[in-house]
Amino acid sequence: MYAIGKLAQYVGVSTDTVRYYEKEGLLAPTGKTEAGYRLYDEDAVRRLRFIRQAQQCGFSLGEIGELLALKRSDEACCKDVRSVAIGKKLQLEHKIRALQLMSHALGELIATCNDEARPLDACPILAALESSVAKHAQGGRDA
Amino acid sequence: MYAIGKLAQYVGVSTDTVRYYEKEGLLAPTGKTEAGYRLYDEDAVRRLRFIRQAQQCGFSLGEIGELLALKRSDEACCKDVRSVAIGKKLQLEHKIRALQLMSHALGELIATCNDEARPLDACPILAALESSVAKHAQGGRDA
DNA sequence: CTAAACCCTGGAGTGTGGTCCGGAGTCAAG
DNA sequence: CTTGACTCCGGACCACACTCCAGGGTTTAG
Repeated sequence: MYAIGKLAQYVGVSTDTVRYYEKEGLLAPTGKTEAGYRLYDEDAVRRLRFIRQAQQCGFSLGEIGELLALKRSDEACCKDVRSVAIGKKLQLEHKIRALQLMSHALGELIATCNDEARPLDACPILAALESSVAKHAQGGRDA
Repeated sequence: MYAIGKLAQYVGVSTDTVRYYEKEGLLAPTGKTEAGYRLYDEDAVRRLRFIRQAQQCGFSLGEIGELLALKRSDEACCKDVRSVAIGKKLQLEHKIRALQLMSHALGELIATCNDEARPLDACPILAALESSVAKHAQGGRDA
């Protein structure tokens, strides 16, 4: 059984973060000492690692909570986890496309601006941003 | 000269948003009536449109402020605008790569999970998230 | 003259994922 | 016994881009 500091150090997060996850219902301590110190076992270590890994895969803490709930549920099966993962992948791909559109729009703007010494009044980038270029990027504001 | 409501309606934002941009130093009204009503001209319309377009290209309001400052500056030239745009494009590409890594990691997880009827204890996705798959996604947490 | 529609200000609240802080209790070593 | 490291709790604060609200004043149409 580790105290919170050891757990945090072990996984590479701060103790504040661990307590924050607890507050969010993601990671309850295994037990407590008489003095009220949180105690964690190996299971908690794995759980905390799970949370961090899932974050790396783009899941929000809320989504991770759902995943964790699925894990605890008896009715859920692998298929459910799989479909959450697939949904998340689609979301990521959507976001990627939106960013690619932005990047592309910016690329076009940059390409039109070939004369670097041109004064600002004639800057095609600024001009384009004032009217309505970047039509591609419509609706590209997050998911 | 339009009142704030007309300006907002014209560009498709809320009056609150216009006032917010003003507070952030992005868009000052052209004048005010005696009663203190904000008044805007065509220039303000273009400026507001600029702000929205730049947002569509992935610029934050802070960055848009810099762009606008550049626009007002006498020393700046087109080259400066261009280099801001290029910097932003690089940022976007960086973010895109990070998301692609997440998506790819998730894709691998999904691929390993081919038996949909498998019980949860044996779910390879959950198992992977507990240990250390998704190595690709290291450092992929935003820019 | 009145009611609707518009405008003003200042401040609080939203969501996300934490970080930082103060004041106090606890624990181990010397 | 003291010191230092650790822990507790509750609450404030960060960025970001708004959004909503209360409680007023103004303008305009009927």
